[in-house]
Amino acid sequence: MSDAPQPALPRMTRQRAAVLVALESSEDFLSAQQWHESLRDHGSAIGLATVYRTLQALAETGEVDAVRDAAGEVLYRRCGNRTRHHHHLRCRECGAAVEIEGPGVEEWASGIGERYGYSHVEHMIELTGLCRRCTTKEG
Amino acid sequence: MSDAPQPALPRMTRQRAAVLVALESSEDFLSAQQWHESLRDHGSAIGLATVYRTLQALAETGEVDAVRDAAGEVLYRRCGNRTRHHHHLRCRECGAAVEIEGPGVEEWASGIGERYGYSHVEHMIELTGLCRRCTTKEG
DNA sequence: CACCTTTTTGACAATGATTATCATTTGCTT
DNA sequence: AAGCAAATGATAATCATTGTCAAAAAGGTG
Repeated sequence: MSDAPQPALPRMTRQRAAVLVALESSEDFLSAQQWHESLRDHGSAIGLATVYRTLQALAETGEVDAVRDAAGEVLYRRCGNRTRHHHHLRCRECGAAVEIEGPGVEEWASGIGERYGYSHVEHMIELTGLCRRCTTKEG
Repeated sequence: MSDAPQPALPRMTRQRAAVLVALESSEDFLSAQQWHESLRDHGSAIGLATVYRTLQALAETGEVDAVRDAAGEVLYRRCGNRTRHHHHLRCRECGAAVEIEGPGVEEWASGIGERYGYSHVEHMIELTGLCRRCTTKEG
């Protein structure tokens, strides 16, 4: 019931701040390893484990969205819409993504649950494709 | 465009036959390792790698459906509907699942693609919950 | 500021599902 | 029956992710 902003990370550290900044700098879905590489490339000294932990913590508070790509790796990006449940249309090539809301889809999903006698139904919907830029490049 | 039944596995072996039989014996989504264990328990001598390869091959021909659970592991079960694209409502507890078709959902998904200029759009929709039996047991 | 307690960090080891190797075995075809 | 390509399986390798734990840093407090 609480929709007050999540307590965020208990302590703010140089590393966490760096991750937050990095997240603001890109609209793309990247893996923990890619974020780590990006941070290092930009001069931030930060351990891989810390990147993993920070992204996971942020995912739990809803500050970042986490999805899984076809290979099973988890990808993260800052969440632009913390107030409502939403999904993504993500580019398989470059990770660029847009957030989408599916009013009807939510209802459809929950309706299915009842129809088959399932409780505590959750749904996972992800759309992938090639963004305009990548469509042009690759054909 | 070909919707003739897929060529199946090139060569039928004792191991592949065993996997096929096992798949027919259960409605649940199980991991490759679980299928392997089940096969061993029922007296089939079969290597783990073979189970992995066979399930993957069957998934490519569409004979089995493959989904990923919350932990990222791949689960398989025989496909009951090879003719149409469909999704699943799966029990997080026991793996029991029902196939569902979402006429409107398919259209919704492809429509979103166009709206944002994405090409080659694919969608992945999975519903999970607790089946009637597990709801009763666990509360 | 100096101190104290708790959290965080990071280098490294460990985990675990999946995949690759490759010598041996087996299905099929002639 | 012979030959060959495909399949098998024991095992090693991969690789994203998680666990470990001593050292470092954050945020009160007086």
